Amino acid sequence: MRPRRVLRADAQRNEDLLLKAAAAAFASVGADASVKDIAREAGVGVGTLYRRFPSKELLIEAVYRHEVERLCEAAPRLAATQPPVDALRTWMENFIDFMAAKHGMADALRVVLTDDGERMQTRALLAEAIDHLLTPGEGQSVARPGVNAQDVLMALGGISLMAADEGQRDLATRLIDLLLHGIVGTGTVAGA
Amino acid sequence: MRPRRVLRADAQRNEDLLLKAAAAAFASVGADASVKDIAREAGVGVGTLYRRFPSKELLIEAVYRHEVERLCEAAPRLAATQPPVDALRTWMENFIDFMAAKHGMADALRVVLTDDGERMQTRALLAEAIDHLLTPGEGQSVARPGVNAQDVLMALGGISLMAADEGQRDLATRLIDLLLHGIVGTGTVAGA
DNA sequence: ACAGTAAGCGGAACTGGTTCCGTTTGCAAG
DNA sequence: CTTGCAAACGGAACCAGTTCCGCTTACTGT
Repeated sequence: MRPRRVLRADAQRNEDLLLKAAAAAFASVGADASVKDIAREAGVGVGTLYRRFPSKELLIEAVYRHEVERLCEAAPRLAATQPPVDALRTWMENFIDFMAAKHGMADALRVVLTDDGERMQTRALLAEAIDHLLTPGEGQSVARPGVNAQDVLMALGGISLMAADEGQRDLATRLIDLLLHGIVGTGTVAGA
Repeated sequence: MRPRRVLRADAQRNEDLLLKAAAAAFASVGADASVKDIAREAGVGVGTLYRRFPSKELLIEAVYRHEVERLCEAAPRLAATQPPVDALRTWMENFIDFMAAKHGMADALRVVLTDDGERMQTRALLAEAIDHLLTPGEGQSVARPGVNAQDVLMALGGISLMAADEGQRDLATRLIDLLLHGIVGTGTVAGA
């Protein structure tokens, strides 16, 4: 446990303003919204924005962290409701749909998954969710030996980079199917 | 067949100069080499560069097209030399190594694979190479039914976006293995 | 040779992300 | 309340890619 960061009052207020402004901007304009506009809308200089969020991708990540968390929380529920492989497929499809809905989110994800810095919480969260789906029961695993959640997450990240855009839902579905077969290995996948 | 483009003499000369300058720049500085420097080195304005190569990614693609072609030509040879699955794995690993060697090449590939424009030749070439590896014999296929070369290419593109950087060779290997299992489906993959 | 013209050219200007640094300010210790 | 100072701020400056447009030039038909 290293010392939890304590923000100065004004800093905290500005962070909130920035997140609100960014959320609004992304919702209306999409991820093309310029960093300068967001800062202006929040009544803050760009420098302030960058002190808090070292890159645009990390700002995007912060804005959508809640929704990603919700997505992750849904994993155990799915695992309890559906047969293991179906649960996994459903979750991955939800994930891709989410990435597709938020433009530019895929690039943010790449940073989060690639970066070795502080932002590993989100990555860990996602990996944990996937792990739940891979091993629904005690010691039971849907996955072939040697397949771990981190790698599946990376593969999913790759898919969202290639296929999380408007007219590519069907491609995404096929790539997820491919990945799914790669995970389980046996013939027990059952078509979509 | 629409009229083959015929470049004016000076335009052709400039294109050659640009490709040479770009190749030199990428080789020495990496893909971070600035477009302006390349143009200056070629003795040409940026406007000229952009008339020929509508984006930096497409310039990168053009510079490395030869090498990609060579990579694709190697596919039938591999298919003849090794057992089908090994050939496929080897080729994919060569591909990823290539992408990792040329910094910024992965992003260029994303454009090539995603774009619906003129630059489909390279994509078609790659898909064809993969197709050779997927179906080495007459009517015989390494792949499960429903798995096509285009999709495999996309998946490979995703992998290179996530794992074609310096210290990720092992991740790349694991992701390729995952993909490979997804392609063949049965247990006949045999570890790396 | 000459003129007309589409193709091509150059580089200033624009855009958007990121960095830098002189100034301001919240806060804690005296 | 004052003072000290690290934390935080703002926005000008910077740097890359990309666009725009007035000027130039290689080709074609006469």
